[in-house]
Amino acid sequence: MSARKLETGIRQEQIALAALELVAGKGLNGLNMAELARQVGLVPSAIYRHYKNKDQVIDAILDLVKARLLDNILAVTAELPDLLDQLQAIMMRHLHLIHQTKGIPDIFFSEEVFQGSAARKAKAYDIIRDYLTKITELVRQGQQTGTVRADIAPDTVAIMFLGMIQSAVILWHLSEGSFDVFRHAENVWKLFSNSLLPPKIGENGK
Amino acid sequence: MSARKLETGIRQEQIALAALELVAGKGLNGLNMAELARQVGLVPSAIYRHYKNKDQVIDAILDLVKARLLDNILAVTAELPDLLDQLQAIMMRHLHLIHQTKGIPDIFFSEEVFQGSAARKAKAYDIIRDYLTKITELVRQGQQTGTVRADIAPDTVAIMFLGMIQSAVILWHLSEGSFDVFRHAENVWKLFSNSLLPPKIGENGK
DNA sequence: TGTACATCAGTGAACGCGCGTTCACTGATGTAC
DNA sequence: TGTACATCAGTGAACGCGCGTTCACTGATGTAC
Repeated sequence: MSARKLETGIRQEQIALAALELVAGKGLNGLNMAELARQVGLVPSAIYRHYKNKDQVIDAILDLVKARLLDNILAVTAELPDLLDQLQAIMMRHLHLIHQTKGIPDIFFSEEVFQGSAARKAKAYDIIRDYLTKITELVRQGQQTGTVRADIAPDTVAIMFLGMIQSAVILWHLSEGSFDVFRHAENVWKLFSNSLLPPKIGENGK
Repeated sequence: MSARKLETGIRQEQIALAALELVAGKGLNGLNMAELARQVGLVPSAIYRHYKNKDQVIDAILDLVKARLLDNILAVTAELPDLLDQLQAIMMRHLHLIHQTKGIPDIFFSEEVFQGSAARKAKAYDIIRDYLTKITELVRQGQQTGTVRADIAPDTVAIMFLGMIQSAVILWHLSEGSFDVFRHAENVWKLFSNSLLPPKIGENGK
């Protein structure tokens, strides 16, 4: 019983998607070529028609994750004008994305990425930098329009923003879901957004 | 050539310390029993005189990490009275600790922990919760003495605090050290500590 | 003080499993003529 | 419109390596008598 022949572009996407699913909860150690092949309805060796080796499958997953994260930002900025609304919406979308695609933190904090080759780490770092650059740019615009106080470094704000999301995700992940990430998001957003507001007139800056 | 006999308590500590060193940069995948034994001057099978299996070695590393993180907090609170000074000192010590013991993020974001068994994840979660509980308590005290604004949830502040450190560590780790974590710490501290200050008199709370 | 004995850390060879990867093959598909 | 051929996705058996773990053993050490 042979699987239907499909062109390599389609198979590559199927394989990457299946891999991202499989990684959820089990990590990359739990992703083996046999199971991955079964998931797509192929035999293990068939994977090698579409990817040179497991490393390239991992890279493909990273590309997938990158696209999803950045799409979030694009969708939000196209939709909302105000910077604070944008950041809040990005955070919520980001959390929902991870809630629904648990493989994302798993792949990011997998050993092949987090402790992988220099090239692999550089790839992950690039994704984060891309993300941060976009957030930084938004903050800068917010400063120009006066929504955000002008005396803070936009890139620092971006990293803080990412950290706020990351810590929530990590707690949620390690707690097996018992940590209420959305309730926390609400609280932490107040704290964070408040720290961005320009000082009121009459208040002493320092 | 036989290694000198040492009692199991001493060997356990030697092995855990060596394991924490070995894990640095390579992750738990890079930690194998053969290399670990060599590091301590033993033969692979000798490890099993002191630990039942690799899992128990990993648990021992986690215990080591937990102790170091919590010692930081204790040392700081014994030394400084003001809450904001305390938090800043804890952050700096935390960063220095990780700078000098790179294995800490490696073990925390290793697959055996981050995607490990429920028990393993629970253990890691407990360490973080312990840490957060202590920070939360400090913040609460700061609110009582009026150093920190009273209208924010102390546990949210604690998670934000941890997130600030985590994101810096992650960037530093993925960038292979090129991200200037200490310069970032200075900037982000201003932003964070500012958000904790009580509103000035005459300022509108909301 | 000396001897027999129990204890237990250290040894080295071997096992066995998981898993990524290779390779010669098959056969469906679309194209050239 | 029909036939020969090249292409290439899919197959299944086998390989080989890394590595955690077991086991029967040795021999140093401290204690009991």
